[in-house]
Amino acid sequence: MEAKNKLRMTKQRQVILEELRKVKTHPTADDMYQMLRKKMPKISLGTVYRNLEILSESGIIQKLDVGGTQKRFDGDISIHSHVRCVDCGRVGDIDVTPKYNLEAEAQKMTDFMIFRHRLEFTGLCPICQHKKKATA
Amino acid sequence: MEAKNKLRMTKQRQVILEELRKVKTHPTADDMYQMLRKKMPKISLGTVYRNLEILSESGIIQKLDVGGTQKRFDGDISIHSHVRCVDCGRVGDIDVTPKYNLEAEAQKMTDFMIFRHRLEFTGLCPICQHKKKATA
DNA sequence: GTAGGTGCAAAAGTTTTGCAGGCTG
DNA sequence: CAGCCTGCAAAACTTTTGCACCTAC
Repeated sequence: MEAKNKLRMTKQRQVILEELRKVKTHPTADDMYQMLRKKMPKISLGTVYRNLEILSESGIIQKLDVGGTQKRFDGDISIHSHVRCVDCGRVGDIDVTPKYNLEAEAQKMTDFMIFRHRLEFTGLCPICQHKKKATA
Repeated sequence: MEAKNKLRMTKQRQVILEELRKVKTHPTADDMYQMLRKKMPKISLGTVYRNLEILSESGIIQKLDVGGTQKRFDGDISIHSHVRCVDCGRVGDIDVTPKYNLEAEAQKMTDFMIFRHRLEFTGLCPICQHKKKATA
């Protein structure tokens, strides 16, 4: 009666996972849906949502809460941070990891039991930097 | 033709700001609506949303993207981090600030132009720790 | 007086879910 | 062949918006 890893590998789930691992754009569920329809026209948005949820709950992929109105997903589950472009919402990876134990630090300051941290940056992506310069 | 600080201080806006500054619970827009209705029964949810948006854009309050399905708001705009309870969604404050310049560190790793960072923790709030212990 | 704000309600956008049939293990 | 999964569509939820009236400055 524990979390059962009964993950059945359906065609859909496989394609979703493959596609997510292939891209580095941190797509939203709908982005994924649009991408996937090209190779599997009958896939449904509901299935995409369901699988992204299940896969992230199983720790196979990562669900991101990086601001904006939609959740995003990341096929790379290594420890890394993200930057979000304040203009266009594009999300990039950043390989900074704090050089000391932030959790321990935080634990001293609260009566919550700290599990982990999440570090995110906001900025301007190369493309929007360009646009800004052109407009200025 | 710049951002014009034409903030008119209506009764509603005043009450919203007051109430948000009074609580330390990082309420959602709907939480606020429920709280506010007690002292201003005719206030509308739309007004609450509109004002929280305007106030946070003006930098008077803070909009939080701390996970979960709804945005939360914080009347405290000092630099601080948040913890979110993975069980109940409750959000607490944490006064850790990294001891070196994370933005500079991150800037080396990306072609985004970095503006700022956001550090968030996940954990278990005191109440849910208790519940867990009781159930175990 | 006027521009910005409000309440109300409808609309828009995102995510979840019920159901009947289908496919994996 | 049992039970998980899918497609479809409806529903649920969160947030935004149009409009006519109102009010702070």
